[in-house]
Amino acid sequence: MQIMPRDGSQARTRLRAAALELYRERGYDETTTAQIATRAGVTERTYFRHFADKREVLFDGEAELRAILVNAVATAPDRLAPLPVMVRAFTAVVPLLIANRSVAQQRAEVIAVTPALQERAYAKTAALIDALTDALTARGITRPTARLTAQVGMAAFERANRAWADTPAHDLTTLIAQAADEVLTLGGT
Amino acid sequence: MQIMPRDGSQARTRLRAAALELYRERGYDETTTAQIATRAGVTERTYFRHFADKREVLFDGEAELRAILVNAVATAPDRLAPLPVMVRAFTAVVPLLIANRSVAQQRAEVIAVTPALQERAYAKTAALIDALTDALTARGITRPTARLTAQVGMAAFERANRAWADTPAHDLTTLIAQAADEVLTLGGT
DNA sequence: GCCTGTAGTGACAGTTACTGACACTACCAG
DNA sequence: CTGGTAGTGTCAGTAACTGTCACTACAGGC
Repeated sequence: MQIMPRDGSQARTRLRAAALELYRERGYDETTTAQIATRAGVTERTYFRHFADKREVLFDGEAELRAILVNAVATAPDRLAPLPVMVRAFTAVVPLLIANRSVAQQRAEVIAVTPALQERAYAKTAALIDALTDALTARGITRPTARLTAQVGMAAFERANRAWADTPAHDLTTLIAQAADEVLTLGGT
Repeated sequence: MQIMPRDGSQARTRLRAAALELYRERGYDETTTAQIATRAGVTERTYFRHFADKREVLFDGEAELRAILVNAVATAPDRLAPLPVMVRAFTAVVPLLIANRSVAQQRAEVIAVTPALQERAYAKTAALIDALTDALTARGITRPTARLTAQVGMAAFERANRAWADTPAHDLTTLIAQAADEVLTLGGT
C-alpha cells in the first residue's frame, strides 16, 4: 500500500473533491463510497472516519457559516429589531458566499437533482436556524419569537440568494435587505 | 406461512402501527425493518413495497395535509393578501390536527430524539412549502414571492403549533393568526 | 362453476452503506 | 531514543434496500 501523509486534513480535502467530481460525473446514486475513497487515495474506512455518511461530504462548510452568523447576531447593536438583526447576520456572510461561488454552484447542481442530498440540505438549514435562534435568545428575545425570527430571516435570505443566482449582476447585500422588506408587505393593507 | 388478507391497506396500517410502537419501545436505531414487518405479520420485502424506506412509515399523512392546504389556497377569495391566504390555509387544517392529536404527539416524541427522522420531517415540510408555492403561483403571485410567502407562512404555523403543544387550552386557529401578525412586527418601528 | 387478469405477497439472492476491533505507521515532545 | 497520539489499512459483520420469480387471493366475464 502507498505511504500516505499523516495530515488528515489533506485526505479530507481530497475526499471532498473526489466526491463532488464523482457525484457530478455519474450521479449520487451511481457513486459508491468505495469509489470516492479510491479516487481520493484512501480506503472506504478512512472516508467514514472523516465524514459521517455518504451525504455529509458535500456539506462541510456549514460550521464556518454558522460561526459567522452567530457572531454577527451576538455583536449586533442593542435595540436593533429582530429582523434587522437577521439582515445584518446574513450580510456578514456575503463575502464567504462570493468567494465560494463557483464550487457552491457545482454543489447546488448536484443537490438539485438528488433528493437524498436535498434532504440533508434542509437539515443543515434547520441547524443554522437553531443556532440563530440560540443567538437571538441570548439577546433577550423570547425563544418562540427568536425561532420565528430565525425562520423568517432564513426565508428572506434564501429568496435573496435565488434572485442572486438568476441575476448575478445585482448586489447580494441589497437583495437581502429587499427580501426582508418584502416580508413585511405580505400581510397586505 | 400464514394466509394474509389481500387488501394491501390493512398491511399498510399494521406496518404503521408496528413501526410507531417499536420506535417508541426501543428507539429508531435499535429497530430493524425486519422487526417492524414481523410485528405487522408480513415480510420485510412487503414493508418496502409499502414504504420507500425505514423513515417513510412515520410520515404517511403528508399527502392528505398537502391536499387540504392546496385546496384552501386555491379557493381563497381573490384580492386576499398573500399572508392572510396562508393563515386561511393552515386554519383549514386545524380539524385534522385536532383529530390526530394523540398519535401526532407520539410521533413527535420519537422524531424529537431521532436525527434521521428529523431530517425526513424537514423534507416533508419542504414538500409542503413547494406545494403551497405552486398554489400561490396559480393565484397570480410571482414565484419568488410565492415561495417567500409559503416559507413565512409555514414558519408562523410552526410557531403556533409549538405554542399549542405547550398550552393546549388555547385555540390553534387563534394562535395561527397571532403568529402571522407577529411576523409583521419583527421589522421594528 | 371455470377462466383470466391483477394486485398483493413470500422467498431468496445480491449490493452497498456503515460500524467495531485491531494492528500499524508517521510524527511530535521530551 | 522513547513514549504518546493521530491517522490509516485490514477484516469481519450488520442491516437497509433492490431485483426477480413464483404463488395466492379476489374480481369480472363467460
